[in-house]
Amino acid sequence: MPDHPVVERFIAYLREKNLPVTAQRLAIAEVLLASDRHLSAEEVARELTAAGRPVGTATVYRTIDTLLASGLLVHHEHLVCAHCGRVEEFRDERLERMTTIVAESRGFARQRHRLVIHGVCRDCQRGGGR
Amino acid sequence: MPDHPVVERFIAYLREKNLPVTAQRLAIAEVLLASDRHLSAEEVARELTAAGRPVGTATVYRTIDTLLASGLLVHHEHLVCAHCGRVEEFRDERLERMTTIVAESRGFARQRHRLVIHGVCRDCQRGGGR
DNA sequence: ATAAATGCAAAGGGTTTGCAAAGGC
DNA sequence: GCCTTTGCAAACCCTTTGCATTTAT
Repeated sequence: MPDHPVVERFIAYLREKNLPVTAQRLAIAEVLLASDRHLSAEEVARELTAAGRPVGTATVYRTIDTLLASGLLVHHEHLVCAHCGRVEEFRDERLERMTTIVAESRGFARQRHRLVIHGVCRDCQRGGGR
Repeated sequence: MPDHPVVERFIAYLREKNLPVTAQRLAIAEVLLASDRHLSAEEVARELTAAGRPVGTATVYRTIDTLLASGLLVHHEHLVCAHCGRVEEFRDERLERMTTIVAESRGFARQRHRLVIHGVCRDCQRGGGR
C-alpha cells in the first residue's frame, strides 16, 4: 500500500499544525482520499478494522473534520434514489458558487453546505431497481 | 383565529382527495402556513398543545407530508449561522431549477432536495453574536 | 360500519460527546 | 511527562414506524 501523495500532504498538514500523526488518521485518510465512491463513516471503520487496522467510528468523524479543515477533502452533493436507495456523489462548481451567492445575498458568509437530492435513478425509472 | 384562506384551500384539498378533515390537520396547517419563520415539528406540537389543541409530533410530520403533497407547503433551503445558531429559511427558484438539471444530468428524476448552508450571519460577522 | 388518522413509545439513521486509557511528541 | 487522540458507549437530533385506540365520513 504505497503512500498516496495526498496522504503525504495530510502528514505535512498535521506536522504544520502540530497535530499528532497517528496510525488511525493516516489509515482513514488513505481510504477516504483513495475512494471515489461514497463511504459512510461506518464503512470506513469496518473496512479498516477488517484490514487489521481497527478504528472507531468516532475517530472517523473526527478525522473527516480534520481532513476538511486541511482542504484535502471536500464535501460532495448527494443523489439518493428513493427506490433502490443507491447513493451517488458528485461535485458541481456551479452549485457551489450559487450557494455562496445565495448565502451572501442574505448577509451570510458561507462556510460549507450540504445538499441531498432525492429522486429516482435511471435503472429504477425503467421498471428495474430493487 | 379566523380561518386563513390557505387553510380553506387545504380543506378543499382534503375533501377532493377524500381524506378526513381532522382538527389536528387544520390546527397544524394553520400554524405552519401562517408562520414565516422556521418551526420544527416539535415546536408545532408544543405550541398547539400549549394552546389547548394537543397534537403529537408524528402527526405533525404526517401532516407536513400531506401539505407538501397538496402543494400548499413548499420546502425551503436553510441557512444556519455557525456562530449564534440562528436558522433562516428561504426559497430560491434558480437553486431549485439547478438541482433538477443536475439530477437529470445524472439520470435521476428529481423529486425533492434538502439544502443546508452553514455560514456566519451578518450580526455575528461584526463582532456580535450570541 | 368502515377505512383512515391519531398518539404513544419504540426503533432508526447518522452524528456528537464524556471520560478513562493509550499514544505521539 | 504533557497534551492530544482514541475508543467505547451513551447521548442526541430528527424522523419514521407499529399498533391499539379514536374519529371522520
